[in-house]
Amino acid sequence: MPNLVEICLKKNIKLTNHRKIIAQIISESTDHPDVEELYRKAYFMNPKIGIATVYRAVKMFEDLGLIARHDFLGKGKSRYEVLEDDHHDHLIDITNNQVHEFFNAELENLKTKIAHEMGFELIGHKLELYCKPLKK
Amino acid sequence: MPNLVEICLKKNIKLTNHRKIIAQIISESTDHPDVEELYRKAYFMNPKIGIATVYRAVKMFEDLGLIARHDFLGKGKSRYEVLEDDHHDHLIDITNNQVHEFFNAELENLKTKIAHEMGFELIGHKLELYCKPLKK
DNA sequence: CTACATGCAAAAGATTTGCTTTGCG
DNA sequence: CGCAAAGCAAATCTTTTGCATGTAG
Repeated sequence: MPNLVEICLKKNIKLTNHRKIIAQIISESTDHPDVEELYRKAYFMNPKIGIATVYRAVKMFEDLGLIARHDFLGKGKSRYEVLEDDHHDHLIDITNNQVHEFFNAELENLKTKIAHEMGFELIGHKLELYCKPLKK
Repeated sequence: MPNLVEICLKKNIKLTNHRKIIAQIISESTDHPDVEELYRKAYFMNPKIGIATVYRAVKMFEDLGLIARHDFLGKGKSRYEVLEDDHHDHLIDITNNQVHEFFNAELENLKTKIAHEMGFELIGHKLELYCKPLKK
C-alpha cells in the first residue's frame, strides 16, 4: 500500500499540514473517493480545511502524476486513487457501483502493441469494464 | 456509415423535425462532436432549435442505446458518436487531440475473458489509449 | 383536445478563481 | 518581511429543469 505522504517526502515535495492530511486520507482510501468524501474526512480531521483546498490539493497531486482521476460511468464527478508504479485497470460492478481493480499483463502488452501498430507510442491508457456478477 | 435517422425508422422511433436534424448531424460527424458543436450546426440548419433540445435529444439517443457518450481526457465535456453493432475503441493523439478508432478482436476476447475470470459478465467497456506519434 | 416537444431562462452541480488573510520560515 | 497556502465567496462551465407556449395527430 503506497503512502502519498511518503512518496512526497521521497520526491522532495513539500507538504503543508492541510495537504498532508488530504494526502493521508487519499492513501488510506480503498474506494476511489470523490472530492466531497475527501472534504468530509479532511473536515473531520481539521474543520479549518476548506473545500477549495481539497480541490487545489488533488489537482496538484494529479499534475505531479501522483494520483489518478477517474469518472466511472461518466457521472461527472471525479474520483481519485494513488498511482503506484504498476498499472491496473478497473472493473465496475454496475449492480452496486463497486470498483474492482485488476492487472493483466497480456492486456498491457496488447495495448502497447496496438498503439505501435497504429504508429503511436503509448503514453497513458484507461480501461473500464462495466459488468454484472455471473449467475451460478 | 450508419445513419441514425434510418436506425430510428427501423426501430419505430418517431423523430420530430428537430430531432431528425440533430440525428442527421451526429450521423454525418466523424469527429465525436460535443453538444456545443452539434448545437452550432443544428442552429445553422434551423435557428429555432435551442440548446436544451440538443441536450434532450442526445440524452434520448443515449438512453435508447443508439449513441455513445465519451469524455476523452476527462475534460468534463461530453462528446458523441453513433453506436454501430460492432464495437471499437479509441486512440487519442495527445499532441493534437485527434481521436482514432480501432478494433481488435484479440482485445475484445481478452476483456470478456478477464471479466469471466473475475466472476462477472461483461456488459459494457471503455478503452482509451492516450498516445503520441512514433518518431521515425 | 391531448400529449408530447420545445424555447427560454433559471437552477443545479462540480470545479475554478479572485482577493484577502494567514502562517511559516 | 516575504511568499506560498488557504478561506471564502463569487464566478465559470456544463448540463438539467420548470414553466409557459407550440405543434402534430
